[in-house]
Amino acid sequence: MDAFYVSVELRRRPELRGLPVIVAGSGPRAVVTTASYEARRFGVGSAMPAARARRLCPSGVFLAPDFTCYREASREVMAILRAHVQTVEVVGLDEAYLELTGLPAPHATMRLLTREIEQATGLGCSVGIGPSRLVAKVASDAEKPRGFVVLSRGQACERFAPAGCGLVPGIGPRTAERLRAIGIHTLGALAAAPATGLAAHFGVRMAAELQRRARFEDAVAVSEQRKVISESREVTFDRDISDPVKLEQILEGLVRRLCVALVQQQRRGRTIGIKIRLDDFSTHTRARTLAQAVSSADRVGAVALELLHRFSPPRPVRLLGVRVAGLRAGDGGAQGQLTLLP
DNA sequence: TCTGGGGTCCTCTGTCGA
DNA sequence: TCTGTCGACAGAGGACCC
Repeated sequence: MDAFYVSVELRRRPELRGLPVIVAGSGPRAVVTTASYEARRFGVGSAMPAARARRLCPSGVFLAPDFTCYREASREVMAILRAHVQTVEVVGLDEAYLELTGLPAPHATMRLLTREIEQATGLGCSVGIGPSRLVAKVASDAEKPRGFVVLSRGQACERFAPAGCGLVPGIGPRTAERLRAIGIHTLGALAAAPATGLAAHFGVRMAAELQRRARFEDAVAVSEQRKVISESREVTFDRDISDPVKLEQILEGLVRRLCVALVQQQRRGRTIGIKIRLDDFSTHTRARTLAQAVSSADRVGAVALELLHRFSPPRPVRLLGVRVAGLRAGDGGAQGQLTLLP
């Protein structure tokens, strides 16, 4: 979907169409979730601190995120996809891979789908069609908004050879920087680099994976259902917190929120973890695996608090989180009962 | 002036039992 | 009985994605 959250907001606030609209949190440490294409012309982009976005685009209309509304819009769109295509792999609220193999007229089907989505929901999207998820993904991003790009693997290699390595999913800012440091600036250069030299810097496995991506080689099938293996709740404070009692109270609140969700879904997990980001932005995790899967707030909370005590933050804390991993469906029995901390 | 929330996956390291 | 090897698993950190 093109600028999805902003587009959903514009459905109910059409008077904002054509303006630089930015969906972002309101706190001092909020970041931009989505920016309209008008706002992007000011240099505003996703994950940018909202304060910086305000400086770059003082005339921008800032809206608070409404995820309940975005989830509903996402459901509408995904339902349309499923009505036309059997295998749909949903990735987040605004993206999906469709398996088109076997369809008599895949291009026409996708043209029809985009029209139907637009007519039914008022939301625009971009389509990339290719022999793999990797080609399709990069193709769909290539001509946003309202793009429709069809590429073979060879065409993708040729078209994106001059592009930076970070264009391809799986090569993020860190890896792109490391590549630049050894003189590899483009996907073409990465694809053509000697494997041994690359392996010396990245290890054999990672080097091979980087080159596979640069050559747009991808054999991963479109899968209908992604299995959730962990669930977490975390919060960044407006101001760093040093008071251990205050941190405990916040952790208990996070545990309650997480466990309410787990119990509702009748899921339990064996591994309980906490996440702490200190004022120097260093991030630390501590985890413990139990003999039995749990979901109740008293069991999860006891472990989480113990982990927090043991870590004993040496500096002020800016983020605190709790996570339950190794999830599996529960039986809704005694452990599934909701128990709240006092 | 800094840098969200909720996830997945990979690598490295240490431990433990076969 | 001792030693070395290997795989499984856990824990920690980090990169990446939407």
